[in-house]
Amino acid sequence: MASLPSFPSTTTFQPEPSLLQKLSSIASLPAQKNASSQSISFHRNPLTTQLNGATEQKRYIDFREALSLIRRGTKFKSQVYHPLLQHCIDKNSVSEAEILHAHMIKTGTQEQFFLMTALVNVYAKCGDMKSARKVFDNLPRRNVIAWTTLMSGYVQNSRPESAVEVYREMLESGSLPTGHTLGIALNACSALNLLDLGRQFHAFIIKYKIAHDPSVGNALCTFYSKFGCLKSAVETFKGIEEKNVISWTAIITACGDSSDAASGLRFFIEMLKEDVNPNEFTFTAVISLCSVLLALDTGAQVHSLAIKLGYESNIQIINSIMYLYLKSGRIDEAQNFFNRLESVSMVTWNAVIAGHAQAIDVAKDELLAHRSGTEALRNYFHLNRSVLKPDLYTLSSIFTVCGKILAAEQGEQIHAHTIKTGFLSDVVVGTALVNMYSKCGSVERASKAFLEMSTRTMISWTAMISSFAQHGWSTQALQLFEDMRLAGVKPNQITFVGALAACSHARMVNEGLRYFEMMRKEYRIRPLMDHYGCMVDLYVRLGRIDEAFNVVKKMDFPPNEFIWLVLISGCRDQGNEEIGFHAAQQLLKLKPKDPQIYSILLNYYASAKSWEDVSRLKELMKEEKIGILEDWSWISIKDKVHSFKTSIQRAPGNAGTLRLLDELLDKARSHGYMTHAAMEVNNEVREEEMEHDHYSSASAANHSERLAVAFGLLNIQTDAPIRVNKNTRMCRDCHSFIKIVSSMSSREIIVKDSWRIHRFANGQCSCGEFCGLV
DNA sequence: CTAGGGTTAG
Repeated sequence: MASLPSFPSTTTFQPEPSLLQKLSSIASLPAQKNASSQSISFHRNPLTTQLNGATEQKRYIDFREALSLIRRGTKFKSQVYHPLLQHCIDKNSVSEAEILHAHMIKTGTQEQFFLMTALVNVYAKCGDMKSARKVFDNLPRRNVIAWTTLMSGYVQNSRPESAVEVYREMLESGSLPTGHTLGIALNACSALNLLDLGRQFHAFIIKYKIAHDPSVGNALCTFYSKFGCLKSAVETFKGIEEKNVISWTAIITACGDSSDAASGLRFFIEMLKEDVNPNEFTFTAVISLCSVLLALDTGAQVHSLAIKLGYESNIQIINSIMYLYLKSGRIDEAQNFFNRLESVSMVTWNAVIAGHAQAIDVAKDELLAHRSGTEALRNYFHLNRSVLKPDLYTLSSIFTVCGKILAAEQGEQIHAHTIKTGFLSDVVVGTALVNMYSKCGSVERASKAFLEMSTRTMISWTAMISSFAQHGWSTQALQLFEDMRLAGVKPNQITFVGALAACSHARMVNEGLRYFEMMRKEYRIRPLMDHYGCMVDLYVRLGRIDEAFNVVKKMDFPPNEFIWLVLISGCRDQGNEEIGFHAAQQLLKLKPKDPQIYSILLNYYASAKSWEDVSRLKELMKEEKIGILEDWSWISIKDKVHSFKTSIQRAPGNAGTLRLLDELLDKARSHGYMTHAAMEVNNEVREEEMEHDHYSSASAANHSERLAVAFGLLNIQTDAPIRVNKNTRMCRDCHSFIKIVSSMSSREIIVKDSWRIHRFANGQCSCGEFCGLV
């Protein structure tokens, strides 16, 4: 989802001590032998004991042993069939089911009603609803169980409307539903997004007072949470008389779906206190809550509990724990889990790719972030060459990745290969594509992708509005905002960030105020950090620093670093030292350990010629042992990444690039380009500033992005844009310089710095003449 | 001896 400007906020979950105690006391129990339900039912089963099979592998051999008997036409006792049928479900094998089916017919077993019902189930579970229906239609009689089996098959095979139809048939034939039937019916309603029909089933459930029955209550609980009513889900859960592990898993999942992951964890604790053993479903759900909360420690404890309970090699659990580690930025640990997997499924690939996409956001610096993104791409191409193929989850993740790391070439390539798959008609994939083009600097392609979408959600509209706003197409952004409202789609807080950003970019103060009020009054959205940020930005762009500061004073929570930075930038332009120095102090208080903040503040104080502050900051840096942030830029050309660092710029291999850079600088000067230092600092203090050379604008000529841009000019074909990534914020000098370079060379230059994207063309930048550069 | 409720990825 696009947010603009990006004011990240993360909440971390702090587990209560009692929780940890409970978890660790359970985790320290002696390890149990594998407790998966499969092996238990296996040992109880007469045939499996008889055929001496204990693992998946051996059961497969069992089926082959049975095959010879089948060929001889030996008549089986009915209980012999059940493990064989189960085998077909486990292997998802229609062909083996057909062999059994033929054998049943040959030996006259099809007269056995229960077995044929089981066969309906087998075909349904293997995805062959045609055969399932055929067997059902040939049943000698029909009871509610048979009807329910058929309904369940349709729901599981994404045909909920047929399930509802079967329910009607059942009533007409005179059978009455049981709790199981109603549970499936409710699932069908969720899948069809039919709240009203669900309510009818609900009324039925109330009338017969069966919500306390776990098979009804569990389904009802899930039904409510799918329709966004966690409260009712919790009430239903509380009313279930004999809560089983499924009930607990249902309520934990419901909390996660309703973005109340912390409550989900509390239910998990309660479940442990009630001595209900979680199973593999519960563990995957709980670990996924931990990834939402970025609670790695808690997740690791839950995982160790899972291991104690015998789920060490459960693939689903490993998938979710791997995702948690990736999302927490612990790539090496995640890799270890990946290596331990025996078989890799689509879920695994998608967890790996989505996990790396998340790791980009938590990476300590831009270079690590870029590495995660590259790793996601590597996995994507690996998957593409394997027997499995990317699906809609993979695609939405990979487009997100391309946008985050400015991998426009790969993104376009993947887009082109995806067109024929039909996945682009998925609304999430389409929205991801809009975001990708937007973040890669092409608002035109983003807009094209948006128009090509067959359906749009509020998130799609928001992505496009934010995209227009980000690129300075304010009129289009606001027009689209109005179109969205006309289409009856309700904007959320992020949509308003887009609208307000458009206003601030175009310096439309009345419009900005109007949307701010509309958001509060009409949509009852409480202004958040980003909304205030836009308003501050708006006044700052107009040079009305006092009013910008008034916005800050009116906020009912402390401003973040982005707001102070915008204010400082404006104060630098307006020479407002009273507010500027105050903002600088607040910024330092807020981020006392951030090396980039120091270099920005040193730059600011130097521009204001406040040398005492400069010395004070440098002392502070020594005391706090804060180093100088390494300034990197990189550019990828044909899958190869070329990186540049300010301090090693004079490396011998760069001679040609450096020559071009010198030429450009000379030419720019003749076009009137001047460093800000040259404009602001008079000759007497100039020398003193040189002493602070590393932080000041005086050294901007060496900044890494200039070298990367020059390298791009030499090595990228003339009709393609030059895309540069940078790990810190651009300074004003480089911003002005690249603007001029874009017009001198008639090239489009896109620079993604650690704050936002700048698209330079014809001597202009998409961020506007002002963009919080200090 | 036949059905069911819960799971991971965007």
